[in-house]
Amino acid sequence: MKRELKREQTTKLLLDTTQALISEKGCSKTTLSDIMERSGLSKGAIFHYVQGKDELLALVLEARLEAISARFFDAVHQEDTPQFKAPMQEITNSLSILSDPSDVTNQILMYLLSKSDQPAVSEVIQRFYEQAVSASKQWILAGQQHNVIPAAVNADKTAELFVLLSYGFRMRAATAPQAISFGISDFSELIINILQPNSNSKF
Amino acid sequence: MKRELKREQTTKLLLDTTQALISEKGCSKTTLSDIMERSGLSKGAIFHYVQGKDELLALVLEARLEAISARFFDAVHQEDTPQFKAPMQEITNSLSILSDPSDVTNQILMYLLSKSDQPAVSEVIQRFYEQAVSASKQWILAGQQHNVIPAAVNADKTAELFVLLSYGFRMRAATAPQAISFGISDFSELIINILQPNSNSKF
Amino acid sequence: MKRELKREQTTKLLLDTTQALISEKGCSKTTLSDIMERSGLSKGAIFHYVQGKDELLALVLEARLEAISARFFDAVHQEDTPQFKAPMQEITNSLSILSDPSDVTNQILMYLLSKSDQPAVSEVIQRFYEQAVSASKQWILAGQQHNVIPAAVNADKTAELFVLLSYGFRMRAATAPQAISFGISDFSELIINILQPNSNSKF
Amino acid sequence: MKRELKREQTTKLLLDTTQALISEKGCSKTTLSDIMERSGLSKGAIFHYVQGKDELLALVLEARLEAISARFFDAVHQEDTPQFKAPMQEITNSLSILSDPSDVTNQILMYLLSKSDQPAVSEVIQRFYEQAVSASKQWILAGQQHNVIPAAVNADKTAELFVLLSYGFRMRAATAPQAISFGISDFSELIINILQPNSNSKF
DNA sequence: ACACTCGGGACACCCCGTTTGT
DNA sequence: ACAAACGGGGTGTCCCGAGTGT
Repeated sequence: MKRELKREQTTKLLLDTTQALISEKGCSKTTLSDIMERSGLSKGAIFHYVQGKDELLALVLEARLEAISARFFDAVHQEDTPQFKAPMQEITNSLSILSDPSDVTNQILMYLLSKSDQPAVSEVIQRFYEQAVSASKQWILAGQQHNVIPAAVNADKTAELFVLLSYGFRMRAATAPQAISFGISDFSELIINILQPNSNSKF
Repeated sequence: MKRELKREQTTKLLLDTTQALISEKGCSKTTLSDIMERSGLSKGAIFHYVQGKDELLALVLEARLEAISARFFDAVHQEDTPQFKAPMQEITNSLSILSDPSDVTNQILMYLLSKSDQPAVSEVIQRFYEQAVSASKQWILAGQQHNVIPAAVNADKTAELFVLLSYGFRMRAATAPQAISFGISDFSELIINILQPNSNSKF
Repeated sequence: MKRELKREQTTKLLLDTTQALISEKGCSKTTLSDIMERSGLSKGAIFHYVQGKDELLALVLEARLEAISARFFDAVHQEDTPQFKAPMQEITNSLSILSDPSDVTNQILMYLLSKSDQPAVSEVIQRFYEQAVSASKQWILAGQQHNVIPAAVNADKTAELFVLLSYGFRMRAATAPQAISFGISDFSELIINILQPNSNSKF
Repeated sequence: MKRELKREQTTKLLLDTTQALISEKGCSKTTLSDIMERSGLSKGAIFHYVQGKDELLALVLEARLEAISARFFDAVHQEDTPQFKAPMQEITNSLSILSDPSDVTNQILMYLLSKSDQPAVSEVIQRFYEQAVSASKQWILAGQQHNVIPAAVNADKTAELFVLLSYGFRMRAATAPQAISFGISDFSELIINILQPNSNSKF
């Protein structure tokens, strides 16, 4: 009883501390010593829970993905009279995160990406990708069932297209280019354009 | 004369060695010691030419971008009776590189992305991005001038969309996911679909 | 009853696992984690039975010494019409173990020697040494009682000489030198030469 | 010019510091931090000169062996009217070191022995062994040339026998057993007994 | 100017042992 | 008896600057 509680608490403390530090200093600048100091845990304690820095960041990433997925799932399923606009709004909102360079998810993703030569890391990113695609697909399928999205739309390909584009946004966010012509709103428009072909395309 | 020749040679040796090592071991696994050993240069020599590992990788990246840009530019401009298909074919070919996880450009890009908090690095990636967008735009504009691409197409936005998607492909390549439904051919199709709206969309 | 049985079983499991791992990876490379993993015991369990890694290895060493001593004792005492040759043969056989670098006894002995500054460890090695000397002495005394070894031979000194030489063999085994001129057969000869002075010396 | 001087000085400082610390605290208790602190060198500096702790100790060992060998060689060769007794005296003196558990050579040897599973370490010990054998052999050969040692003595085997026994003494020293019957004087006697067969054997 | 050795310090990871729970 | 949480020290690797030589 007490065991698991303690474990959960410590894990949470660890992840939260890491998350906070990353948002302050970035991934590579955040050292284990920093985490030790702020969390009050010792090196041994940390390594008791995670295998290393990479796994720690991976855990944070997964926790965030889970949270996002949950919110997304809710947005899709919560309404009994489903429409297109409400979840779309939700998506547009969450899209803005994609362009935030200081977003922890983005930072960790970039950090892990640079270490994707290690199989363990590669696997984590892969899971992240697949889960994102899966969520997108679920959403499209739901739309098709409720006839707000045409059945002709290929759910698989479209879902993956969205995720690929979102990856592009995440990467661009890291570089913070000055002049942007294709922004979040354009992304939204593109989505709408593909999923609701009756509207006018700008492309 | 001799001095500059030597300098150029050494720089080339340095870049080539680095490139070779990266394609063998990946970016983070490639250490300065490795580069020292294989190139025969000392640490001091390396630091005389570049400011550090990051700048070294950035130089390799730029050298590669230059080569790619040149090829791309040639493909667009070399024909005096420009058509749509020939350069499109060239593009499709070069797109396949986007999905190659062992491609050095991809690896360096990922590596530098994780260090984009450093301004110098950020700048390099930014240049990379803008150059890619610029090249895409040039190509679209050329197509419009020769009436193979409708004038209604927004060159800026479309060019950036393409680059964003290519970024997505690069990222996905790093994770090597098993099941892919949106591949290179779909990318090509999407491009054609946008630039030549008379064809049928699958989306 | 059941308690002790369990305890014995677990102890045996622990020792066997350790022994197996040492013969595979060597002493210093064998970590407690390895032992935990292979034996299925937790750290707590292990520390419940032994005080630490050193004591664990010491126990393995003692178990092996006991087995060796028993065999030796048997070889000396089992025959009712004792002669010199038969036990000598047995000894020669067992001597070959001294030169086996992968022999677990050898490895543990070397490992513990490096930690002989700790009193507990020192004591174990000391017991090991004294037991070896004692066994040798027993054997010489038995030979003298049966008049196959001259009474003039100083049992104490000779026994210790043998053990010291056997230590030398053990140490040499660890280095695996290419060219050996003084081998096991020379050791045997030396023993015979000393204990049966009528034969010709090569030295 | 200045370069090499500095290098030599630093190396000497490193080796001396290490040696001093070992004689104070033993091998495993002496940490790199200790060496850093007392020598004033940083970790980077130390690792610039040696590959790791093992190599550092190996260097100390070799330096000591060299010193011993030189002294031994001198003792053998310095006299123009060579006799048996003078170098034998020298040997007897140096033998006493074999039984000193706090002798740095002994300690390092034991330490490295426990890590002889690593090839690099094994090689060092091997060199140590062979050099010792070689020195012994040189001495015997010199004795034979001057007719103070019978030509019938097998120089190779005898030399190795001496070294093996000295190894035994070194190992026994680490355990510090209370009752010793075969001591240094017995070792001397054995040597004399073998090399000068006219004297009386106690064995 | 150019080259390089020397040296510095931060970091990640591993590993043993103690303490606290069940 | 067994299991897990936790502490902290040790090693080796790495990137890079500072001083020196050519």
